[in-house]
Amino acid sequence: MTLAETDDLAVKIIIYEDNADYGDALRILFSHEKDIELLSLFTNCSTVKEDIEALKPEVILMDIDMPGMNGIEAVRKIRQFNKVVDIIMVTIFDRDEHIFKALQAGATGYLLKTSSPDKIKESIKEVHNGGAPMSAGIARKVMSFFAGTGNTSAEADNLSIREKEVLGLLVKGYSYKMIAASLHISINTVSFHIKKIYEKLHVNSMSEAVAKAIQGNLLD
Amino acid sequence: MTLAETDDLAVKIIIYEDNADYGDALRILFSHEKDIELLSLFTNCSTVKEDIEALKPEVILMDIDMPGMNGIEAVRKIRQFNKVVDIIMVTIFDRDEHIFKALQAGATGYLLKTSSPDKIKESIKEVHNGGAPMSAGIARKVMSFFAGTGNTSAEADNLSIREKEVLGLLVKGYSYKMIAASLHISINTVSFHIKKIYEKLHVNSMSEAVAKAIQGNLLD
DNA sequence: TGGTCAACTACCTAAATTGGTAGTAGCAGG
DNA sequence: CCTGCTACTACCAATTTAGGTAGTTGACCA
Repeated sequence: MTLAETDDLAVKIIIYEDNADYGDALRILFSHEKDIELLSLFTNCSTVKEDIEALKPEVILMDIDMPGMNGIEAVRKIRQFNKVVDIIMVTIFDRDEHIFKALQAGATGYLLKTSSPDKIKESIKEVHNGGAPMSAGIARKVMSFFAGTGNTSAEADNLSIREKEVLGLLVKGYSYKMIAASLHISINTVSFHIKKIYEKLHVNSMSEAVAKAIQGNLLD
Repeated sequence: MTLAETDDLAVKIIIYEDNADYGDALRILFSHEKDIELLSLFTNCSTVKEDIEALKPEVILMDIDMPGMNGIEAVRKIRQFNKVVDIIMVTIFDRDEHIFKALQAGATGYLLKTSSPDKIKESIKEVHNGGAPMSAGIARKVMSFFAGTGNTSAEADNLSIREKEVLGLLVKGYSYKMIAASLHISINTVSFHIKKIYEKLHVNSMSEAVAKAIQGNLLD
């Protein structure tokens, strides 16, 4: 009974990993771990949908660099039919491009293959517990992404209340006429506000102003 | 000599925390930790610049909810003159708004006050080691931010090569005339391409198209 | 091989945007 | 109390954009 009980409590995982050596290492690692049950290990992603629907894993370890469908595409595909299974990316690269694409695709965690066996086991439990395990350097990159996202230009500060209001409507695709109606002012007045906005943002067309407003987080 | 040596190796930190009880708890926590040296604990942020320049801490624990200048504003102020010191936010709230504002301001980590003493000590070492410690739920929120950032609309896929090219120039603020010159085609042709783009994106003005292109990550 | 379709090219007119000009109200400093 | 400054309102002429129409080319398929 004790065995059955631990099986019930164990986190059920599957692995996608084309490298035989690393795959074997993981297999051995989890064979000694009563809290984690490795349901299956696949060397390619051609049957992800069938695999997941048949085995119903709670956590997936996904290698990024695989022949055929790579790990990021696989995540994208999985998310089309399953939003809840936790997916931890495992890779030898910490290239920014990979990281952000994987996260955008819907990955829940991101580990480097240099991670210790303990870190991997701990990460599986952590992700299953509502966390988002990341290797230290990865986490730092993710955080750095946010720094600088905010409005630093100080250009927004110079915009008056009314101007910010108008800019907000421009970004929403309103025309002069629609803005005039929305704010109960003449279209000529709208024109003037927009002119001042262009001056302050150093642009001279609606599209430039909109691009700058969005990219520079000029609105709240 | 042993004592001096550990002092050299210890991570030097300062704390901003207005709650006396929690502050005392931290003070006691670190007094028993040889790897961490608490240089000072402040109950408000009015003198952050002076504090940091005088004490030269390696890590700062910053409470978010403080009277006067709050923790997020304090981080923003610190980053104006110091880009390297690691700052870990500590708060009782896990409100999304706080999290993202703190990260944008330049925080390096984000812990909840419910974190165990061990987690706090570990986090200080982790951040000092190039990581970005976060409470589990926080990390998950940060990750979730990215999911959905990517282009899911599939609208971009329908754009032809030429149309993406034109849209890219629109986003850069080019006028029809400039695009025509840039692509060596007639302005009428540019007009046609843009018309098709509007159709495919379901918009009917330049600003809407630009907004959608940027917000929906339609370009690479 | 003829038909269909998507992509790219181009012109034209009506409507919208840009940039110049100007008046009024409110507020801070001398 | 007046001056200067900023925000907000408004009009008009010149330019630009939006939407309608159409010809050419190349790819795919029956």
